[in-house]
Amino acid sequence: MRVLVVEDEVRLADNLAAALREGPGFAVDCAEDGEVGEQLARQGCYDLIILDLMLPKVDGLTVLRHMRSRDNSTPVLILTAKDGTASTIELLNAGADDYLSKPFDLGELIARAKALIRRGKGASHPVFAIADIEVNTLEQTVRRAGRVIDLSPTEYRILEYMVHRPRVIVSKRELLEHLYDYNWEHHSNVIEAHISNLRKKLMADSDQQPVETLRGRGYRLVADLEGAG
Amino acid sequence: MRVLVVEDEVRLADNLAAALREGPGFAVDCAEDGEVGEQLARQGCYDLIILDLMLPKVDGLTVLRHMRSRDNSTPVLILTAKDGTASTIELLNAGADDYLSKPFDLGELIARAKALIRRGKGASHPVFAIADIEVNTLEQTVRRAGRVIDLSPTEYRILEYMVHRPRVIVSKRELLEHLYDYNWEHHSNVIEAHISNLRKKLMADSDQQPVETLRGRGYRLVADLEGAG
DNA sequence: TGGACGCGATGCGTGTCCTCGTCGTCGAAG
DNA sequence: CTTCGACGACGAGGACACGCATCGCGTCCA
Repeated sequence: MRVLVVEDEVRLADNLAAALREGPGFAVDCAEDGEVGEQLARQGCYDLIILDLMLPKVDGLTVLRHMRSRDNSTPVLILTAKDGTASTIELLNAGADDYLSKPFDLGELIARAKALIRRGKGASHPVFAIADIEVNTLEQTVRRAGRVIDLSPTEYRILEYMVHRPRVIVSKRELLEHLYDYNWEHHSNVIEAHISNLRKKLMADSDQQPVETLRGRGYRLVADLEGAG
Repeated sequence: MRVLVVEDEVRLADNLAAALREGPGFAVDCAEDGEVGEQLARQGCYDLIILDLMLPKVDGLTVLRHMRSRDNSTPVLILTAKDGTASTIELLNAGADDYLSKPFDLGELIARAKALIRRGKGASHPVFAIADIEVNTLEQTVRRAGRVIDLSPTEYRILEYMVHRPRVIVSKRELLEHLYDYNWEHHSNVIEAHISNLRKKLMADSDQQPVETLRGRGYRLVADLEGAG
């Protein structure tokens, strides 16, 4: 999952970014003012935007309104100052999905971030099940036919992303965009390699391969596995 | 857990209810005035009541007093307006368990709500047990397989925090956040060091390590230890 | 004044990830 | 149907970052 943090207090932004990378394993980009934030947001490759209200150049509320007027429906979590000049109602009317006033609990933020991403993808439950595969996004565990499967962080992130988009073909490009932040320059077969490893682990004691390749288009999780193989 | 929200600002009540459902996964009922609130509260099926002071028909303080006079000991968290007409002392005397003045931090509310519920569940639940580890938060003692384990304050706090979040990956940052008031810039392996010591003590006369490392993500208490190691 | 505790630094071991190279396979065109 | 080109799979290896154990020092309290 890829997250944009728009926050001018560098210190806070860095901590936040680090926490989001470390815990849930998101790819995080940062913007220090509303202008840059808006530009980045416009790319539409984010699964969540965390937006401070008090920003240089363009304030958060304006950024949010602009986004919504351009039909950008990326979930937005607002960070408000303690003395909250903007009312809750104003925020929600502007199209905010959630808000948190500073100082906030990082764990709380992460929980909400995950919830918003889930909601944004049209899911409400933190446990996803496709065929006999079960992904628990709270525990970050994966089970196949009940057995726990141990995945590396990257493998897990790939699977988690795909599980959010059932029945949809996910291109390598899309995976790259959502798994890595914009500092990423290398172009290679990273995804293929990880998919390969992921497949191996998912096949450990099953006989059906749930990750389907669609040549030139991408990958897809197959929802309907044959009962008897 | 079932929570009653008595609040006449519908918008706020809805947000609150949504947050309580989404985050900690509570079942939430709402009442828009003191009268309905009191009726619902009387059913006694709630683990927590969140009560606004300024209410139509019957004000919050009265509702609270009525409840307590009927020996309803459900934990009550009071929401006070910023200009606070009611004093803290008055609230607590009336039997409030906690209070929060508007506008409040939703995360803060949730944290307090959880704490109240824990406390309300009361005397029976200050003891957490995961696998063969038992943490008594009242006595601040830790037992493993019945044997008391002597931990330093920091070690205890780490374990206590983790025990509150079973099966979930707790990142080092999260631990830092909760053990200290603020994060520091410089790289420090405090947590790693304490975890190391904690592990040693937990392993004193067992052979299973309950603290699991998830590289790059954090630590986790394993709930399922192998019976025979 | 001594001991316990917590913090910071260092060296080592290891898991994870990326890259490269080769082989296999799919698809389109003749 | 055959052939050719491009894409993808997958194994091996190296670089790197991460986590762990340990030690010494400062501090606080008994």
